[in-house]
Amino acid sequence: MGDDDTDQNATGFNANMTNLIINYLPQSLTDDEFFQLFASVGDVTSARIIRDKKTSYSFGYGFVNYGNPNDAAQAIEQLNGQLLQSKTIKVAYSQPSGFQTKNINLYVSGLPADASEERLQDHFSPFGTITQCRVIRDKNTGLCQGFGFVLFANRDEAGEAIKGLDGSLFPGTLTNNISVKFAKTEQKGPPNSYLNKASHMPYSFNTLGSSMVGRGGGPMRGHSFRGRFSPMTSARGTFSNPTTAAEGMCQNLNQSVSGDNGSNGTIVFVYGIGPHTNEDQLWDLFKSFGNIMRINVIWDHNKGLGKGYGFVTYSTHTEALFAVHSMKNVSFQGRQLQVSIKT
DNA sequence: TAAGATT
Repeated sequence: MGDDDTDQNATGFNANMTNLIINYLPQSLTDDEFFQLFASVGDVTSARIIRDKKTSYSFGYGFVNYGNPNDAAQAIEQLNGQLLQSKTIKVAYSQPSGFQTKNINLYVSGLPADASEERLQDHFSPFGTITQCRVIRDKNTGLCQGFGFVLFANRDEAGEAIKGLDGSLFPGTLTNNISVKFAKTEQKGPPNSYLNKASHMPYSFNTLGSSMVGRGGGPMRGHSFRGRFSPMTSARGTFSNPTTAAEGMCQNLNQSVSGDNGSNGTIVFVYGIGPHTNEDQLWDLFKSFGNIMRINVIWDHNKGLGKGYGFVTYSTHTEALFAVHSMKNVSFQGRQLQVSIKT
């Protein structure tokens, strides 16, 4: 049924729901046959097979616009999957003409560990129509890793959101001043977008003005390694019970342990690890002080080297303090580590 | 030699 398509497109990808793209057209299909086929469903305002300008050779796809969204929905239901000569045609909603896919996707960092898509959306919605909101979470803990994405319907709204919200305080927090900028990498098309499926799309597609089309099959930038995340309880030396040891130390240091509710963890900033230390090594360095929830070595992806620092997130403030006091000024690979609670 | 992260 067309209900799925309707729902999918009701989220902002095709606001008027009257524009269709038809793929896998037979080479010999004439413009008139194309028009008649779709006119049999409803009132067609335009129908066009995309052809080579010089040779008129069909690229195998076309557009149909209806005056009424119900007709468009009906066309999808009736004609998608239709056998036409030797081809099974695909009928789906298209992006609106002039649909912008550049500079609509925002990268938001500085989010708290308990950030949610809903809070993110609430914060950004005054600036326009939000197509998609994502909070990136650690797959083990489910906690926000401190960043997320907000996909706007158009670039003007996205630009206004940057102006209005970069540096703003994330609601519900006292100290999370978020950073808002355009995402580095393009948001891929929506799920089931024809862009993901069409096998013989032209190299450019002026009616879309879309950067998603060109080089769609190009190589993805390789991800650098990701830190392991295995619940380890290993102990080094005499610290067979890190939590107890940490609490003992905290008492000695007259530090409060009242923050240990186990909810968000405490982040330790580690400087001086040099350009070659990876997350596994950082883990090994810091594993004996408590339960590590997350490890991150900051990487210069252009140089292929570490920036010399990283972050270790412990379950509790106590463990973090224990790590700080244990590792500060420790020498590692010829450098003196500088370790502190992240500010 | 100092505070990130890019679905």
